Amino acid sequence: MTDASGAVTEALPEPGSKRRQIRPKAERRQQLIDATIRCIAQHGLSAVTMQMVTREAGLSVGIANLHFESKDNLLKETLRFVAEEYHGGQIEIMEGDDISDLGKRLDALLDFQLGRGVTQRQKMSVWFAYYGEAGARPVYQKIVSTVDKLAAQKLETLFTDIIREGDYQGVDARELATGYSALIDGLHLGLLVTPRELSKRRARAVARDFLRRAFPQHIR
Amino acid sequence: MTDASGAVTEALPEPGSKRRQIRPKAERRQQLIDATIRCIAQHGLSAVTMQMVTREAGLSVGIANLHFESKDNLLKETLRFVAEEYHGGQIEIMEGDDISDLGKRLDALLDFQLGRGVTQRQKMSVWFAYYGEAGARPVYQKIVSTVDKLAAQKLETLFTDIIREGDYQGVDARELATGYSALIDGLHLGLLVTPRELSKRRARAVARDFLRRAFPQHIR
DNA sequence: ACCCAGAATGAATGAATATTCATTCTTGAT
DNA sequence: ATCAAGAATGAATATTCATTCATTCTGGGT
Repeated sequence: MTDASGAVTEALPEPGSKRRQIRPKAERRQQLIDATIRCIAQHGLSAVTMQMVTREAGLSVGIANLHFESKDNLLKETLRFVAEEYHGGQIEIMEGDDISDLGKRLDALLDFQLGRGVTQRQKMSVWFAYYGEAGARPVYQKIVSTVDKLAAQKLETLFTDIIREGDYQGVDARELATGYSALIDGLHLGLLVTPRELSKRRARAVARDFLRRAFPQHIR
Repeated sequence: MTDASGAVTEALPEPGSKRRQIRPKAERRQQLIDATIRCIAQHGLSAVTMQMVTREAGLSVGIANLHFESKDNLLKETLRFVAEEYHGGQIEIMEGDDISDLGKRLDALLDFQLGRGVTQRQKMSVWFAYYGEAGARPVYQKIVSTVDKLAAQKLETLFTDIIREGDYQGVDARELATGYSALIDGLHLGLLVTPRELSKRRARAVARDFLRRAFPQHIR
């Protein structure tokens, strides 16, 4: 860790050398969130402990309660981070004007949703771990639904534009957007739970098929 | 509980009357599984305790370890029950020959998947609670993927029949089946996490739309 | 060179929880 | 009536875990 930036470790005699490092709060917070994501992915949300997370982060147990007030809060902030990363990425693609061709923009969106970054097992695990608890925890519901709503609106706008441009008949942007979002969620689920039956490649083909059937002039 | 079948309680003096009831093993198991489902739905998988479950079932703590060997096992069996109930219902519709009209059969399937029984919050919560842990627990993955695989095959067969009957061109049954399953899963997720944005009514419309676009002659 | 704000540590604490098992109770058979 | 098989109980146990806090350490400012 500190080796790359150099000039920190004096001799590092043992791998378990305990040179205490002081870093700004924001950095530690992110470090802990990252460790939490890895722990959830590897052990499942219900098995995550503070000891586990702090060990994974290479820090002491006390620090988690220093930077987050409680375990509950750490988990909440971790969800917020993952949710915002995912939806933020989508929204950036949808409202950025760097891609003027609408078909290309759709493709970029699909790339993001089923591409490397998002479909890492780690991120998907976290995503669904929280969905699983959402039914019982209004806080989680709120975090997810807040970002979700915004992304849904942007998607609907994009679809509306595409429908106008292609002059597609008998298609409702709102309904289609709901369907597409659900499809992507379902494919993520499939990738997580039955990776044997559903490859990433096939997931993309399925999603593309959905879009092609709706917007034949724009997709391939 | 026992009041309906009558002749069990002698006088039931207090609501907390402790008449010890002896019942066959299978019945107690189901009773505990049902209680577990309610607890998961209400408190989330990670908050479920044995005390909670046995209290919900109106039984003592020791009994859970008598009929299931451990908490782990109880949870596993609960998942198996929910998974089999869901997939069993689907398969019954798909392979039963009581509906000869294929369009009608599709409708019946959709009714089951997004109708009263399955989309009870309780069942959905349980469903996704386990999905959330599946990434970290091979046992759960196996249970789900086993029943999943069978249902997927039946669906593909049904789609193949429909494609042949309607002489639809350029449609791949396998890909479409994957997409439809994912769509249904995604809609369930939406119903659970953002019930405000997605009504059951709209979920059904979206799913129906997907089918209509694929099989216009069979659906409406 | 010195200081100190606040970052970091980890042993200690207390609460929660799964599991055990000695004991009690119920029921159907004899 | 009596009995045995086994179903049910719940207090006790041992473990695990979140949280606390007295203490130690670090590095930038003076």
